[in-house]
Amino acid sequence: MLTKTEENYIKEIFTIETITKKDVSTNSIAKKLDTKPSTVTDMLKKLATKKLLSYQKYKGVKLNNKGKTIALSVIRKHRLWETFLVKKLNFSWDEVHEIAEQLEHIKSDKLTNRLDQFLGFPTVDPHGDPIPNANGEFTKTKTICLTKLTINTESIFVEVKNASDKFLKYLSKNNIAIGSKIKILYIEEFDNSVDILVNNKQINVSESVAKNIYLNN
Amino acid sequence: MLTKTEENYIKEIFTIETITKKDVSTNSIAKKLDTKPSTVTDMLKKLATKKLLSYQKYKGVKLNNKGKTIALSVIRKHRLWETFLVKKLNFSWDEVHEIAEQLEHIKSDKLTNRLDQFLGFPTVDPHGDPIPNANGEFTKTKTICLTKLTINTESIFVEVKNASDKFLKYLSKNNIAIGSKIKILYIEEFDNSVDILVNNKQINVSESVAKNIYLNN
DNA sequence: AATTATTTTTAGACTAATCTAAAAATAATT
DNA sequence: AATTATTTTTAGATTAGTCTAAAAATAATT
Repeated sequence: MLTKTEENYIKEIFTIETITKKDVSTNSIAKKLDTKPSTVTDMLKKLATKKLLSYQKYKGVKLNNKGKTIALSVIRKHRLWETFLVKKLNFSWDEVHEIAEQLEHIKSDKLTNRLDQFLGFPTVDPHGDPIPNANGEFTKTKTICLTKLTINTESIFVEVKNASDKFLKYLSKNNIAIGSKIKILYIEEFDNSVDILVNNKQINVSESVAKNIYLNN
Repeated sequence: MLTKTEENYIKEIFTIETITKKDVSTNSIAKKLDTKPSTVTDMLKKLATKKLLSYQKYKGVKLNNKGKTIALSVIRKHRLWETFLVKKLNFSWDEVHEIAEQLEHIKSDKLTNRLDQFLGFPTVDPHGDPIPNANGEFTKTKTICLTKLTINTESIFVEVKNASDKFLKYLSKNNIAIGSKIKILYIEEFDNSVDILVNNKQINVSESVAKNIYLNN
């Protein structure tokens, strides 16, 4: 049985590994978990003896299958609870993370699976992140380009096609982030620019911007 | 901010205090929490310095108002989560305790109060125990033991005194649940066992069972 | 390639929660 | 009241998770 702390390390390593696709460094973990590298080293040794990851001095770590399974289970719980908080208890999607950080460590497979069922087996959480199923698999979510969305529908921004600095800067300047709920209002026939509602504010984005925004389908 | 362990001590002290109405002894706490008296002594000193209870060497402890408030908050969360598990996730009432032991330590007043609302502000949990409201008050309902009920009267089963796994299993095996209408038919003078009518079926329950069944008065 | 900078590990220490074993205080019983 | 039994506390250790400071390894830069 893993402690809460051990689960947090495993989860964080999984997340970093998924993004960087390289062995995970001690420092990167320390930064994310807001702890000291020496503390991380100690924990990595412990997790290695528990056979959840492979660790080589000075070379970083890599989760093995057992480690990945645990990471996915914690992530699954986190995202199911976030969904519960938003869908059933009417929390807004920006205030659920901290609570889900606590709830993700509740140990009961039966609870997790009943919650999943109660929520109707959702495949994405309120931020648009995929929810692994009971076997740790996510169903590849089909995404749709903003330019293809039906007028007046609302969806969650889940993916950027062009992740250039300039584009991401444009998005943050306009308060659009992965996870943002976007409602499409109107497509201007003259220049194919799009009127959207995001954070209760209406803005107009050009066709080249719209082409890079993908939403849940 | 209290740790999970500290909360468990406070909750247990509150429970013992409520039953015995005396200062709570080191040994009684140790037995309930399945730990050693020496460990309890250490914790009592700590909780005393945190001003949650008054502690006198060899004399036992007594919660102060701050301690009681914390105990009631934990109990409130425990009973709300049990209610959620039974009412919304279709758990049976004999399998919710362990999960609620974990959930009761989740820290978010907003979550607790939203959950309360989501459940329709219940006043009793699935075992018939009263749920303190957001201010730590419960609406005390008067109940009467099955052994004290007048022959041939009918009442609703609202509370169990002993919520042990074995007892709850016995009840569900015999189709007796919180909310069941029970009519008392006869008290056997020889062994004080009781003939009751429940779900239109007559059964006989032993004195020790009857003593743990409480009904509306 | 040598030097400098950065990253990672080691060594030693601290807090929370626990234990065992022994000592001290209190309660019960001759 | 003296003795015995029980309860409680103290003293000293242990494990998990953390820290600081110094040493060692690796990476970057002259």
